[in-house]
Amino acid sequence: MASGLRDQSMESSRGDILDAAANCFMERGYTETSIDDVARSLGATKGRIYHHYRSKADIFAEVFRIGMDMNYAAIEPFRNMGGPAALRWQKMAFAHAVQMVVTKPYQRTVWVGVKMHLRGATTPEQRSVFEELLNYRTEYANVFREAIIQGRQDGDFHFDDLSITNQLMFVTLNSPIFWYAPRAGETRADIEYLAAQVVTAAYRGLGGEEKGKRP
Amino acid sequence: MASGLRDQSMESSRGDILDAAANCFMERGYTETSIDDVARSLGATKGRIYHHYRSKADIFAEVFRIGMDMNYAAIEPFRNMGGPAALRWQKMAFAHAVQMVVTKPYQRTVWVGVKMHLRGATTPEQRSVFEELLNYRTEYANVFREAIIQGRQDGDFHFDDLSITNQLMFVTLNSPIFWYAPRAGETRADIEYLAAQVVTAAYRGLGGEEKGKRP
DNA sequence: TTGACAACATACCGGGTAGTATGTTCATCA
DNA sequence: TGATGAACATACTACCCGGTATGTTGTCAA
Repeated sequence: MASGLRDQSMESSRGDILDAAANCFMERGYTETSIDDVARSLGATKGRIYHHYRSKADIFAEVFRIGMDMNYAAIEPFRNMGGPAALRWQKMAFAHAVQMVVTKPYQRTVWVGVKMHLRGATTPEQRSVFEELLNYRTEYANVFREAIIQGRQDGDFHFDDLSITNQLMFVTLNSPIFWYAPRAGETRADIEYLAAQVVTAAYRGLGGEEKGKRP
Repeated sequence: MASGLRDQSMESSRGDILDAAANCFMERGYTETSIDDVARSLGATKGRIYHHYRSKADIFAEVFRIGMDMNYAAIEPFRNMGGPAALRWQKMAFAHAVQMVVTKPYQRTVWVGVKMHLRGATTPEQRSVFEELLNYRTEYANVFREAIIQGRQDGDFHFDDLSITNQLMFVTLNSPIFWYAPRAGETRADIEYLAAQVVTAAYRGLGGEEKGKRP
């Protein structure tokens, strides 16, 4: 029987591997990242990684799933919030934007995953896992999509084409994963300021009303 | 001495290779694309490609450069336009957005190049070529950046942080390279409608005034 | 007609990498 | 205290892919 301490250290080791992998996937992409790269960034070797995970694709899927788990957790407090949809959207969008900054390596891995075609070498099993993850992500996106639909019905948002606007909104909210770079001595307030800028731009893009609070 | 006809067919063959390569880079990324993939999509073999180009990196650089050339050409009529900067920005942004749709494979390749770290195997020569291309792209971006600075000074745009807003603007204008998918029987008008939506969202994001033309 | 060369195709080589097989160490427990 | 297995490291293999070396075919000029 495994002791609590052993479980703890094993989970910690697995987590360290995922963190390192997420960083590598962010910096170099999937194929450009070798398992040896991940191992080296941990000060370890392949042996450690293949002791905990069966394949590179498995690690990738885990990073993807955890990234999405964190996103769901971040918007959970607001998902079923009462009041106008536009306000609910703002709360969720802000939480999402902060999340993009704070967990950037994981979110970049999610992005890489969305834009990737797992071809040839991958097993059918891995393929179905991957499809499930993409559905997981689509479901998440739909929470926002429904919020802006409702907001438009309420007369708070004004836009023409739904699907285009939806894409533009997400691209804006996700964009910190591409251009955000951590600064020395950065505070939580700095990050929240940044997230607020992103949400404001997206909100404006949706045709949201601004009550005379021009910067 | 080479005849005009031979030149013609050679240039055409080189162009076909670049088109095929751009498509592959778009669909699979740089490393995931093998030279054999490009050759296969041409119904040819490696021999043809290496007869015209010296390396995979060379082809990539060519696609990048041509993509940027087309962008410069698209905004050229408006670059030194008189009148308010905000209007100049709108003209350029629209031309840019149309360009993202019409030359998507090349633009995706540019994006891949911007987000890529050419490491290790590439020669110093290739490295300097690549740096030059990145400068080429930065210069292009600065044309837009200066337009929104001027527009803010004119009181036509209202935003807080310049560098963040600049990033958000570009992400929005570039985004069709990720989500646009050609439709059967699509007309030029369809594409221009799409581009107009994109420009409107970006314009709103900049805090641009809308003169009572809500959709 | 023939020699030369462009425009490819084919065959091959070497380096890098995912995955495996096999040690090695150390804590835990009977 | 000795056996057992988790948690790694080391050594090795098989394969893919960029690049090269070499063959083949058609065209054109003299």
